[in-house]
Amino acid sequence: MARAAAASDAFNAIAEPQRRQILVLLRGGERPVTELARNLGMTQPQASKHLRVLREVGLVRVRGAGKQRLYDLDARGLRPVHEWMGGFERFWSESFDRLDEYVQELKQARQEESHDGDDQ
Amino acid sequence: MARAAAASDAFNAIAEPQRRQILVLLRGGERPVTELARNLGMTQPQASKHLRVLREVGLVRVRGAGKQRLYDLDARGLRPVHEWMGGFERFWSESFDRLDEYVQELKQARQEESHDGDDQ
DNA sequence: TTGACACATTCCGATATGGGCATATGATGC
DNA sequence: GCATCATATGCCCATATCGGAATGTGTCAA
Repeated sequence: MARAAAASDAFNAIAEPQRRQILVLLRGGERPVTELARNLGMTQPQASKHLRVLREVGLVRVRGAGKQRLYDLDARGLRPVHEWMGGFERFWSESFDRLDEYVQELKQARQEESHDGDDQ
Repeated sequence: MARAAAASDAFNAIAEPQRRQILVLLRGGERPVTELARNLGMTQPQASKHLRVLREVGLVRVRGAGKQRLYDLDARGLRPVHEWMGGFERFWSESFDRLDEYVQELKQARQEESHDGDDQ
């Protein structure tokens, strides 16, 4: 099998760049399929397929509006991801502190180089 | 192709449940491959493969320690995910408010039912 | 050097995915 | 009913992925 099962959870759903883009677009309100497809430069069937996945994992909802079907963001579907990420919050500051340290080290190293060596 | 390219970014890397578990374990500090494999009930080659993916997207770092190789979490790799998720923050409260409303409606509906109908 | 241990890589098979294209389904208006 | 527009599905192909088993590589000890 490729990937545990189907794109059966939010994590898999947002692993696809185009699906992420769809979700971003939907932050601006509900949109019909064709508009999404056009905005993202994909074909209509592709948009439909991605939307199907997003629907199955509960990230979007649909509403019929005449001939059109308006897709709407359902951010609750992102909760699992949000929560999982939450477990790493405490590492953000640490990591960035370490990154800062690194930058400092770099600066210092540069200075020392310019003392004996010169640039490279 | 299945999925844009390889599991070439953090989103893809964390789409795999086992890889997520590895990351969670690594929150407790660096660990050798075998221990990870044992803790997660997977074979050593599998652990190695997942760790390779995690390394390639910058989610873990390795350090040789004698015969062992200690893997360490690098939470900075989660930044793209964190930032992308951030774009949806404002929907959390909204969604949950809406969920609360829904719960309220349910309660009310139940009460009204118990007036004319009875339970159900 | 040889052996033991920890880990990485490779090859295989099964399966799922995304893209492209054709086509089916659905709703609307005439 | 019929034509049309909007969307959903089905099919095929190329490719990537995961799992399993075998094997390669690296390190340490004697």
